[in-house]
Amino acid sequence: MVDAVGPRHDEPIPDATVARLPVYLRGLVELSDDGVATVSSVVLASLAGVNAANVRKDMSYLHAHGTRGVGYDVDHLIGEISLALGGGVSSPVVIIGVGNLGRALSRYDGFVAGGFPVAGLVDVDPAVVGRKVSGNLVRSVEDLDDLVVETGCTVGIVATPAAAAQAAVDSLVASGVTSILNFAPTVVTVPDWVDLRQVDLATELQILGYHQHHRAVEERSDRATG
Amino acid sequence: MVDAVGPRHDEPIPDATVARLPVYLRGLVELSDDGVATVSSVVLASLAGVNAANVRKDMSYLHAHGTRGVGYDVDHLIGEISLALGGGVSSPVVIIGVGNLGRALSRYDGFVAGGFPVAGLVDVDPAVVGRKVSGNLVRSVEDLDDLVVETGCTVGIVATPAAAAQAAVDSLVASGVTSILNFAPTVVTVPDWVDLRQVDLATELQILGYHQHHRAVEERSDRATG
DNA sequence: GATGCCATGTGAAATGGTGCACAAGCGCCT
DNA sequence: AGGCGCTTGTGCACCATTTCACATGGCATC
Repeated sequence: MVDAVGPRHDEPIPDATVARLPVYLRGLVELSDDGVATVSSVVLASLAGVNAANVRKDMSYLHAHGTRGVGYDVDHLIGEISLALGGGVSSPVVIIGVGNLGRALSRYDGFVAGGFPVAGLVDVDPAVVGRKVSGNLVRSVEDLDDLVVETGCTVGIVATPAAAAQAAVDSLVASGVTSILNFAPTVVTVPDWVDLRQVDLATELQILGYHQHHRAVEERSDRATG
Repeated sequence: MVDAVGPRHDEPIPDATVARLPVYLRGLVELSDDGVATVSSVVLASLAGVNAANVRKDMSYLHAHGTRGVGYDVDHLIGEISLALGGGVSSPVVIIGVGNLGRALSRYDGFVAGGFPVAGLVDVDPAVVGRKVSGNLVRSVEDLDDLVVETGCTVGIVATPAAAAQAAVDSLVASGVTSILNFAPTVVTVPDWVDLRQVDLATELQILGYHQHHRAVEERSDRATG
């Protein structure tokens, strides 16, 4: 009898809430560092850039209850959110593709701070295999299986060119990785037991471009009618 | 009389659609390069990883009509989507913060390919100001105004540490930039006439971590009950 | 101990997006 | 010329998410 409280896991947390949890967590850690003990939903909302009611509903999904008239206990919230986001267990990641982006990501200290230390780097190019990049030896894709097993890492980051991305993903999946973050500007497919997230830098700019263009058109139209 | 068709701009395109347009565009360009002249919504959907009905609805927002029984004209779609995404005008971008990430972004060729050439690099650190990074001279933040005016760039990319991000954003806004892509892991605020998008690398991993954790818990529970 | 203030927790409406299912339309083949 | 098969375009229902509004309840002060 490890846990007498019973099943709390079957209640699903909405994806939209999950996406906000890391943002809450950052704000809360900052508050805790500043010695703040309690926080209201209004304050936390402004820190996270969302609506206060949204914050309260999100916290209720986590069963992280506050105190009426007072607010939420900062450290308690940090604990609850950390627990939800992987149980506070640190998961090493493997980066495949050691180009500009791969190198920058391997040096990105936000990963380590977030509990995702870089377990290893992998590339297909024999010219970079064997070299050291920011303290990590670059290994061949053939060693990927070993690397994943040795380090027990379950998260892979794809930073290859678009043309190589699907092959990289397939290699990661074959090695047992179950979570993949893809930076390559292409759509890749994964088996349904693998979780995939896409980060597309050029696409983000193009979306900004749409809004900018749209604003310009609107303004011109305003000037014409006004 | 440049365009007799008249106003088509006041009909809003849903954000979800706008976010998919760059993905469609990539797939379409690839098809065009392969000499494919027409494409059905089903094929384009599989290329973009979305539902076919969704593709058709998205295209209808763009007033990019296809031919029943045949499909969509690839080159025509490319034109329409490019037009929506900023009128095909190339917008230079300025990158503020020349750390690991800023350097990698300045070399990222996907930006140029997407019509967003790097107009200049800016940093506060006197140690890097004046040096050349991937062919671009790094200039001081004080020169930001001049740089923005000279190059006519309206898009800024923030690649500073979190603590410097709000100041960087404020500088960009003061210089007249109206679209900002923020890579710093912190919430920043902008005036309402500025469009902001957030790309948070550590957060993406944490979201993956949640799903992984959740999967593990579920599995353990399955084993217990089954 | 009662009272007033304040912030939580939540029902319910509004919003935004997705996907099915089918009618309408176009081109090809006979 | 007519029919058939294929694909578009869209009404509608469903689902997820956001937001408002308010009842509920704890804490401090008198």
